[in-house]
Amino acid sequence: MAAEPATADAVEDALVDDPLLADDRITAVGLLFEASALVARELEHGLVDRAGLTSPWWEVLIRLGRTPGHRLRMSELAHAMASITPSGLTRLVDRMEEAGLVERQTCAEDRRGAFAALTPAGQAQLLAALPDHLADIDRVLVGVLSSRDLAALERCLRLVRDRLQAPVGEADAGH
Amino acid sequence: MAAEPATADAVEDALVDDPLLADDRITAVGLLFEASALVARELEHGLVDRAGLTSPWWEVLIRLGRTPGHRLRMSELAHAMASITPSGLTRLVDRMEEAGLVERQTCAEDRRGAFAALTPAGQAQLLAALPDHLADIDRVLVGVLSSRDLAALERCLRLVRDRLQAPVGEADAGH
DNA sequence: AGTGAATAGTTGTAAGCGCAAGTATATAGG
DNA sequence: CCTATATACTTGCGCTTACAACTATTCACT
Repeated sequence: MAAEPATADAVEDALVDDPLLADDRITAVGLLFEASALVARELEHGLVDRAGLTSPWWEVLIRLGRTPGHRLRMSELAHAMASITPSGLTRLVDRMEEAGLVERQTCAEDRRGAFAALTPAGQAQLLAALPDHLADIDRVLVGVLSSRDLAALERCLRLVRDRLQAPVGEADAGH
Repeated sequence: MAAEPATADAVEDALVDDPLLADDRITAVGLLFEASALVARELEHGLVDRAGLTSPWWEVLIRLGRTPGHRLRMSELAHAMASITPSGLTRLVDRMEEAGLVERQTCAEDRRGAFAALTPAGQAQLLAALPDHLADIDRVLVGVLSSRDLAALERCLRLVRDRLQAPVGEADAGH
């Protein structure tokens, strides 16, 4: 590849005229990412300031809190959290365990596995931070839309998620 | 706060019954984050595998490519990119400059400032990666929805974004 | 039972990011 | 003109993350 920057004027014009750069699809993903990032930033600031909890910590607390028994296999938790890998989850649970919010429990049926379980302290943190967090969600997302719009948004997002989240054991042309 | 983990059974029941944990608002943000993260992961893998470009690199290329003149002030770029801070942008542009995809240009009107500008190599990378990327967007987002649903989704996301993105110089109760 | 492949989870290593503090320039007020 | 404050960007530092390689256990097949 030629590495020398030459006069760029000719190329610039070609670029501006390229119809692909104006494609609506770019706008569509851009909107999804921007809205998500802005909401995430807003909510995280609230959680950090009021409860000292970052987004990943909060997501672990919420997912365990909403699960009967308040515990999940590490692999289930890792799969459910789209924004982290198994490796990242190991250290995340390390830190949360050190902070006393969750604990690891051995799995009797599969001795390779481990559960992450909410501790009483973790449950207390979760319940303490929840009301203000819900109010924030209202302020930045739910309250911005009519209930009809919100329902439509959720339906669309669910379609997208389900397309990408559950490609396990599904139809796969060949075999 | 008592730090000793006791038998957690009593607390667990209280938690399960807490109506706040079942609140629909949690589901709503959860869907937004999951859909966004899954789409982001999918698109990033495509970009990395085919073009060696990570998401932040791609976003810089796209934003510069879609700007007349193919350059933006560092501060404008940082503000537009919801998922990075000015500090992060400095190093991101450092690396992209080292890779030859962008270059810094001094700003005549404000000598504190700097432009980030696309190089010919950056423009070439952008155009080379674009067709496959658009196809990926189709596969994971646009093609999943009817055109009516897509329009509704975009409208909702725009409402959310505009609420959070432009709180500059707007109404602010007191003064 | 016994061997090979798959799965659950963890760890070494390196890269990327944000916060807070620093430097340089611009702007406002006396 | 001169000082004080604000803005644009960068840098020191520590934390978090992903990728790839590793260990332990289970499953499939003979």
